[in-house]
Amino acid sequence: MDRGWGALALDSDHNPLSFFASKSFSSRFKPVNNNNSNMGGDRGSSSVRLFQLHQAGQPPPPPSSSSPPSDRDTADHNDNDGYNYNRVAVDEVDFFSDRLHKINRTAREDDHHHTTSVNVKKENSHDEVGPNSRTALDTGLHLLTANTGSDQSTVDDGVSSDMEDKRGKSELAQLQVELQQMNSENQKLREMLGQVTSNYNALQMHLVALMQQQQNHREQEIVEGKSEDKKHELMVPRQFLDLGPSGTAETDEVSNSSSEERTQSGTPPNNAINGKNEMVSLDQENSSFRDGKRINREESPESETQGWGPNKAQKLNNSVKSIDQSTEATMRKARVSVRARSEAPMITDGCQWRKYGQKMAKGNPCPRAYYRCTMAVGCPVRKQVQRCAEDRTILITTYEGNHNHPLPPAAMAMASTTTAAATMLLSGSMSSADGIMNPNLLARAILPCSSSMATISASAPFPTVTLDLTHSPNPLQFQRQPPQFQVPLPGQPQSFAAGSVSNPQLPQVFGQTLYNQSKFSGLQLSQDMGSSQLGGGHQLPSLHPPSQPSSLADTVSAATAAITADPNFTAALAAAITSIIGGGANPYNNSNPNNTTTTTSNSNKIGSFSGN
DNA sequence: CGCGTTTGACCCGCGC
DNA sequence: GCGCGGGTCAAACGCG
Repeated sequence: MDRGWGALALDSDHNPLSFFASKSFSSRFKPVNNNNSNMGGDRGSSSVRLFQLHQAGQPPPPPSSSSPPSDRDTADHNDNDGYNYNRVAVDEVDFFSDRLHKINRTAREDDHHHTTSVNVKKENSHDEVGPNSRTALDTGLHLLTANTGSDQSTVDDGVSSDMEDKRGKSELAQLQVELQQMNSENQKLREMLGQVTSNYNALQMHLVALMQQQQNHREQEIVEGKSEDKKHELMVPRQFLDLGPSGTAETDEVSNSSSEERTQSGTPPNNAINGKNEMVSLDQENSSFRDGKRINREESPESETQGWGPNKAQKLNNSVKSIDQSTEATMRKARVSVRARSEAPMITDGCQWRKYGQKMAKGNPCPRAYYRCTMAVGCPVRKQVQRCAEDRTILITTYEGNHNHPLPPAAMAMASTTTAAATMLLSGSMSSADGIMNPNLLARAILPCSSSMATISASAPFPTVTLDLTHSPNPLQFQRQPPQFQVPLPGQPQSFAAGSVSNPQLPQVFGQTLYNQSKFSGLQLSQDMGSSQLGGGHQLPSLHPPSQPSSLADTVSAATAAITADPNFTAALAAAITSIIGGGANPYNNSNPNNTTTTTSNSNKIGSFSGN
């Protein structure tokens, strides 16, 4: 199994969405609930919420004679944006729970006063008047203000308070009923969300499988059919890249098939006989795509010892040789560069790394460190870590390669991010007839939601996606541009290069993944500052107070919280759900082997959903 | 003693 | 062909 897609697929299990749908979904909103003191006596706001919940297609609450309808009417006009139903639902339940609590307390106090000394403490009369209205039920504070300065209560609190008490209790009962309804509705919503999530996961897996099949098919075509030169020209670069993943960058679909083949053939990837061979293998994998010369040099050992089928490797290498110089220059290893502010020498990404070199790079007084993934023997993934010359608080981590081993959940985020980014880049490049993309167009088209933090450079020595996490000092408070989560418009991909296959989907999928996981990696980064992990434990003391002690669940929860904290996310989620449920077309339309990136707008929707 | 880091040497591609 | 720069290797070193 290839790590690229595997990571993505698995990642979906840890998809923030899953957490959103499950535990963090409610936990995230607890703070909101706690804030209900702010909403305090804001009856209007609660009514608005209630209204929204019902707008979400839920049955209306039992009519409450005492609750002024004007609020709902007002709500109707004021705030029925129509998306935040899930949030509202959970919110609503929590909110009402809290209110119920207060009501119960008030009721108990009332009962107590009643049975013991109804007429004794007149100063308590204002409490007893409380249940008089729904407003009074809402908060005790409101009661105080309602009766402040009125001595009238001292006169007639006997009978009237009794009635008010009863009324209050009936209100209480009504609220309880409402709350129950809310709970059940909320439960339904959660179930629905969970179902959507699982459906999404299933779809994603299916999509991955289909892509792998296509890739395999494509490889076979290349190996078998040498007749079509023209076609070759177009496909070779693909293949070229396809090889990569096994050693090259996180090119998923491609990498997928190739590494999968290796796995299937039963030959461990490059883990050859000894360390030297292993190195050679690594070099093969990495350098195969860098230039023909290097490929030639390593060609023989590869065919001799490597798990790659000799035929395949040979033919693929032959194919590689046929690539134009220009194409070759462009089609190099994809890299994903992450810029983040960190005092730590290395960001924690969940993987284990071993430093194998350090160099002074030109133009930067800070040395560049080279790391190799050591989670599995022969894992080709490497990364370079270097501080930014202009701003040394910025740590630039460049990932390259594709893991050939299972990743710990903690590493999924970054792996998926890099995989997604590289795939996005490569697939985008591939979608162009000449294999050369306009980076700006690509960036805009692929990352409409994160163009401010992700850039793509296809003109660099290696195609590189840069995730800039430095714009927001606090990863939990990433800025978002309004249209970020919008479901891609059909016309959007037109900006791709001429003759390109407009594929809104992949970019969108990965763009979203990128976006969210960039966030996540940002969180990892801050976490890393507190918890020692890799890199020799040189991390500085945490600057982020009770920053999670490297608990994945905490990290994910934090990430989920960060993601879901944004109302736009909720809106996007609702839109995504709507689009998925509403859309009926085949989301797997990816049938053109030459255009791996071609998909339908339906898949696109799923894509945008996936990233969330 | 094992493991990870350090660091100088080496290899390679590229530009002149 | 030469020099430069990027990337990697591997012996030496340090630490637990």
